[in-house]
Amino acid sequence: MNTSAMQLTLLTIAEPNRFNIVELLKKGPRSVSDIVQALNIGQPQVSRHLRIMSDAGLVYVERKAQQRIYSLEAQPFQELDAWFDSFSRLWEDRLDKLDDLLSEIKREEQE
Amino acid sequence: MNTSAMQLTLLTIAEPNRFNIVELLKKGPRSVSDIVQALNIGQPQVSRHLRIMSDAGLVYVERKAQQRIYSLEAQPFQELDAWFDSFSRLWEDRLDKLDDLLSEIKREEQE
DNA sequence: TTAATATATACGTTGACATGTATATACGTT
DNA sequence: AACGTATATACATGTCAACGTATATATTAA
Repeated sequence: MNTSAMQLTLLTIAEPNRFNIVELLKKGPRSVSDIVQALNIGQPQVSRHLRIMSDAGLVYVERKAQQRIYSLEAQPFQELDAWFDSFSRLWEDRLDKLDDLLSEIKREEQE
Repeated sequence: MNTSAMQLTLLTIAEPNRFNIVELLKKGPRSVSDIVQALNIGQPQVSRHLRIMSDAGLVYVERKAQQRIYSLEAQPFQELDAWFDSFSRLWEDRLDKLDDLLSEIKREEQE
């Protein structure tokens, strides 16, 4: 599990505007001006955020005349998805412990 | 889906030291001095990071004499887990499109 | 070539946050 | 009570990153 790549992804999408860009791009590819319109931030800021996301490997670009169409890269999100899956032990273990506790109580009642 | 809560969680665990604290606490509860030893940062810094994580609802504390034992809260990680699951469409759709493409090619070959 | 549209970059300013040092608080032991 | 250990907080400092404004680059159209 490549934690430093995940940290970069986390750091990148933790910024509120970029988080919103991710939410938007999840619905499908969008041009810069699409994003400017959808979220309420200036064009240079959007370009800058997209640059940062691109550097982090979270998006890729396609040219269409003067427009740049941005899409989400799947891999980094898959990685984080897998990482968060590994947390499931956190709550499953608790349920197991609860089960153990309940069994123990039952046993005590029967004695 | 509570995006503002998720953003807070992301922002909190994106910081490298706190990310490492999460990785450590995933293995089980730890005292402050445990964490100080495991990661290589000063005690006040660890306390401060734990304070921030606590404010964000990511950890809870139990007292044991002078020690404070920190554990991960399950819920915020469950939320992010669910959110990242929603990205699966991202790559599944692509596979679907690939399937479509392959079917089309086959059809063309048969004509 | 000139103009128009779409996007990217440069730069100065500002605010937020992480760090280190010092100190306060909490709890236990003698 | 006095001391030691464990943890939390206060404060000054430095760094980084986001923002706004201005401008550069790219692409198409006239």
